[in-house]
Amino acid sequence: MSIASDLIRGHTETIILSNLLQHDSYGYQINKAIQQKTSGQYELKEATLYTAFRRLEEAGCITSYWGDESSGARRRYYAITTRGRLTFARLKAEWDTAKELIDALIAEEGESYAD
Amino acid sequence: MSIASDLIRGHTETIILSNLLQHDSYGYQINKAIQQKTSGQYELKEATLYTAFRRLEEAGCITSYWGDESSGARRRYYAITTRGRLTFARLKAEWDTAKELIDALIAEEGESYAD
DNA sequence: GTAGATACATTGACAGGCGAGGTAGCCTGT
DNA sequence: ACAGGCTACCTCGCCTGTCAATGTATCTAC
Repeated sequence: MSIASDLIRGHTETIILSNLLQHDSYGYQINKAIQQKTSGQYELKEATLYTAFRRLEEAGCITSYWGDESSGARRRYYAITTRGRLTFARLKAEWDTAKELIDALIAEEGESYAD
Repeated sequence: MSIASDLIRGHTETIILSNLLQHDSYGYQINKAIQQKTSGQYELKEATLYTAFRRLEEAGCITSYWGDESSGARRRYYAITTRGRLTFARLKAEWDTAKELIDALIAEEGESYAD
């Protein structure tokens, strides 16, 4: 893996919610989408993915239902709720804040020697 | 606290190393510097700070020595090692990568409907 | 003399990530 | 017929980093 999991920790739920904004989806597909979006640089581990689904459903951010596949493996689809959308907006805003804070905290000083 | 600790998780060591790049420092001062840099929006919890020092020292990224304060509380100073500087560079690069990945993963789609 | 700041340290609990393992149906090649 | 691989889901138990609580000691101010 090219990226440490502690750097992603706390973003798992945001990433999942993000993937459900446009349309319902299911675990396997969401993970494939993540791999595509990152050009294979990142993927969620299955255990991580499914425990996150549990948390999100418990929190009322998503609901789930079984797809009616006539063939192939069964799929549990997830749909984002209104609460989920609000949560996503909040998490995204927190991310923007965190990003700035961290950048400020690990910036190498001495770059502002004007004056 | 205005920012979830899971979002910072994994950055603690990077932040500490960053604070040692210019000059030696000690726990209390580093934490004050963090508060200043983030305008009070963030601070490390003491337990987190000191366990991070242990990890970093064990890993050979920093060394420590007692200051010779003639008055006031004793201070344990930390100095960054060469290995520490290399580690910092690596962590910073990882952060830049992670930042882009996460941005790509939680970006709201549908913004590119040109064509 | 006590309240608050400086400064360091440890313990035990908690939560999220994940390796390892399991279930089950479908498809392809031999 | 069946082995191997893909799709697709799920759970147990460990590991690691964070943190509340608690403790130590010194100095300053009232």
